[in-house]
Amino acid sequence: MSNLATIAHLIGDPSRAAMLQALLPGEALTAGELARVAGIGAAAASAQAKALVDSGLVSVHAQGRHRYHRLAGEEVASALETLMALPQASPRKSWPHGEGFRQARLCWHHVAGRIGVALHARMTGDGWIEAAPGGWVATESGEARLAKLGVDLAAARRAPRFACDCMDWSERRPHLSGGLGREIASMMTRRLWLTRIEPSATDLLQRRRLACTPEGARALSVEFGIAA
Amino acid sequence: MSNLATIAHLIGDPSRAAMLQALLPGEALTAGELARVAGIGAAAASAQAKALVDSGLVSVHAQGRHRYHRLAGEEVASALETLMALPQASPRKSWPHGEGFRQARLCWHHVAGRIGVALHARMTGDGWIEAAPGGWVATESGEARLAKLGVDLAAARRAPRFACDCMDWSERRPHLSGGLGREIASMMTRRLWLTRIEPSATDLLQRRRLACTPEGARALSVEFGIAA
DNA sequence: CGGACGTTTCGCGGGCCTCCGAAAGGCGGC
DNA sequence: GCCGCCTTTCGGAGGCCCGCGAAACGTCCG
Repeated sequence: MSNLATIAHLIGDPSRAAMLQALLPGEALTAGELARVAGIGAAAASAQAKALVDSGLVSVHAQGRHRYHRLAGEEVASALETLMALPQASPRKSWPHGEGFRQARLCWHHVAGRIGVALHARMTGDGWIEAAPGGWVATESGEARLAKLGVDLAAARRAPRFACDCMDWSERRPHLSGGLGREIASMMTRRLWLTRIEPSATDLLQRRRLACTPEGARALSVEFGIAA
Repeated sequence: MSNLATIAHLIGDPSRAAMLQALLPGEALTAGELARVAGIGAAAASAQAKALVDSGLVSVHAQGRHRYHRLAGEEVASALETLMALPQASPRKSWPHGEGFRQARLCWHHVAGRIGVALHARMTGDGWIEAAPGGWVATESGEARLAKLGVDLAAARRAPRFACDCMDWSERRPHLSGGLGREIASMMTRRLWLTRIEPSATDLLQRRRLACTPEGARALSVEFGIAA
């Protein structure tokens, strides 16, 4: 079987797809948590998680009696977002997860949604970053502005990739990914521009949601010219 | 079932995956050709093609007693390439389709593979194109150079998107997509820098292959500084 | 008009694979 | 050391869905 079919078949099962979506923010979940988000028993969840790990989509880290699962890397998160952006089957049923979900959410460790793509557009259009082979590099003025905002550029550079594009599922335009994307998201949550929604037990997808605080809206407007 | 699982399940069937891969170059195939490519009977192929059409991944155009199927759009081709770039299951079995496949091939209507990503790197790095919201625009000098090479910029601008990134499956870096990508590929095949491999009946994937001619290698080196 | 071809619909058989319940293995806490 | 929690393994049942063959529909051609 071709690689394409193998991978897609793995993602195509509802239980495994739910697990993968729950892992999209980039954090690790235990086998039990995966079972709950998929709505299946622990036994079945264990088998499905093993399939995901064997395929290389998910990595696992044993710690005590827990086993923590996370997406194997940024490319996996990116590929999942891309898949979700494909033409929806049947008559366009608005946005199944609500408007807030579309405004801002985590993807791997960076900001996605309207705010994420607006950031990307501003940073490329206003000369914060510029194209380089394999992604983006910060311009001189961009570095200064980022540092002034409290973005840890040294940490961003330690990532496998400094900055590259990740297709945004809901907006169908790229948002910023890579180490820089992660550090920007980290800065924004640290400064309480964006806050995470407390995950409700029922809706696993809300786990990814980010809310924009009033200060955040002000800061995004002042610093980036973005109307949140 | 979530949208993610629905779409992935569709791609995850070996027969449908084979059909989609055969459609990747961007051209249309009849239902019978899809059946042959997938290695199944006409009846089964018809049902599978219908599923792909219903989901919106593939569009169909009836003409006489043939029904021509093609990918619904550039995003679909892009998503498929992205999926194929994911970590392979099991020990990295080199490149299943051969080195030539990795050098140059068609994706939607543009050039992918080593030559495709090298083009992207050169054009972004040497100022042929520059970042803009939602993709790339040609710089003034880039326009002049492209026009001189015989690239139809007016046709490129008529496309829904002028230029944007498409993740390259084999190279794991972006290559150029959109109207500009299509026109560049068109120019290169028209000037016989790249030629299509005659599709053999047995290996459906070879349908996508492009070969670089001696003149092509010279031209790529002179015009873009690419060692093909 | 009749036959050939491409395509689709129908009904059926069969296989893959997904889930569950029970039980066993590891690890931590008391 | 015993018990409880998290996780995995095992065996079995059920269902989804994929492919085939036969037949019907539409189109092209002689």
